[in-house]
Amino acid sequence: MPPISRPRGTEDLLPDQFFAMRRVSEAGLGVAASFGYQQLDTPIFEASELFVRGVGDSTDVVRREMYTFADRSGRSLTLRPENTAPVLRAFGESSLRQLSPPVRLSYAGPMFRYDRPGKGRYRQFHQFGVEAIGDPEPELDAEVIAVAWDWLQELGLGGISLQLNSIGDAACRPAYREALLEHFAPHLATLPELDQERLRRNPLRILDSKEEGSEQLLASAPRTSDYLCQPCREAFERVQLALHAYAIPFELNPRLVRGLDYYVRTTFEVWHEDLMGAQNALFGGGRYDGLSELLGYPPAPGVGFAAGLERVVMLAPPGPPPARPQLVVCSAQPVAVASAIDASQRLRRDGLSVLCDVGGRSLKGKMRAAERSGAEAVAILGEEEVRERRLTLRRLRSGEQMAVRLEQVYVQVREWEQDTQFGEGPA
RNA sequence: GUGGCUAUAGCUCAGUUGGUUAGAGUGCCAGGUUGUGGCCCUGGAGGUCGAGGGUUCGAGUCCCUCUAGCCACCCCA
Repeated sequence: MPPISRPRGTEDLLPDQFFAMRRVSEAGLGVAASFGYQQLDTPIFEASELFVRGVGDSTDVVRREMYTFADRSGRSLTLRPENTAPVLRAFGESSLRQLSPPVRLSYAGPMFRYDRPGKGRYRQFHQFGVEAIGDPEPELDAEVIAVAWDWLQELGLGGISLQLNSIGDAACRPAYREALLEHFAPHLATLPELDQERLRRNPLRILDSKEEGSEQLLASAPRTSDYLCQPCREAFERVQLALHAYAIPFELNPRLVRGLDYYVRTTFEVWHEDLMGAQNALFGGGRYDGLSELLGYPPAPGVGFAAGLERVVMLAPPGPPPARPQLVVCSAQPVAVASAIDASQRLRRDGLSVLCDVGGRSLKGKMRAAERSGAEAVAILGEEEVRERRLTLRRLRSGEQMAVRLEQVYVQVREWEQDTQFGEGPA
């Protein structure tokens, strides 16, 4: 019988990876908190309709990437492919709506998309994101970007560029859409199959086409910036002014469009140079002023972003290693097992992290393991120590060793630890 | 969803035109000190060669199918 392995496109986060992932997401949530964003959590699955209406049924996400299933009562449910629609739904049906806008929210958790897996691309992946809801002010767009930017700075992630665009709103986008169609209409037959399909389904998407046959026409195509209505134009100006105030560099990218239907006005992505070939974004976001109504709730303009944690972890400089036990307690003979366990428990209550090794293997083997555990010290308990009510305490990095009573262990280990942290090295 | 590349020990990889019991480094366990790690020496465990089928006297090696990963496309985080 073949062994059961994990589903395609999923990942087991082994301790080191788990630690790295948690560090990155907690850094994000911490930065968000420093901007006044509060964390919330929404269900992993939602009514399928939430995404069909919120994300848009012409998008790839909804058309072919959703994990949709019927539960036992026949309701159609979907594993969330993104979290903006769920957060807005939660906002709409809760008391959050009563708070003074904007309501600043953050989240981190798993998302699901049935896509072909690859590097930095999973069927279950994790996003960290924020949403600022209830306020149309463009300065908020810049604030959201600043949260993301500061987070990446804190992680020390270089080689990134912020791509910024405005795709207009309900007032001006239809005209732009028409202009685009008109521009391509005479040459429709000569366009690559894929681009014809784009024009039919979602004309704006042709802007990020990489098909060779469309290069020329794209270069001369009308630009979003030339079709923005006055309010959109002014809003976009203010976003840029605010970004300058935050001292965040950006590139205007009139061909930046996004794959989810709910975006209006400001859209942005952050690209990393190592991902450019694949056009893979580290994170993306924008403004979604009409989304709340689409879901059946009162108007609630908003702006937010979502970042792929796996990608950030992959590209960020490695962080510190996971915490190690401070002390390893070893039994040297079977008669000392009970004493070793008892000593370990007492020391844990004192506040030390203690790895207790009372296994049957040799003391030599335990010492080797202790060394590799990264612990500061080892306490050995054998027949002799039990008789004399003492422990043999050995500092691993120096080899110094002493016989101490249990009450002295905590202070001694802490002292060595301080010395390791601050007293060593070229001061 | 389309095309291409890959799959050998826990990890990184050798394996010569198909030819005996499939190797190295590292990691793991043990011995070299009746109770002491790191360096060194020695030994050991660990692989149905991704899975299934086929060709052949004989397949890790050739062919097919499947699965998974990677790359490009698509798309997004």
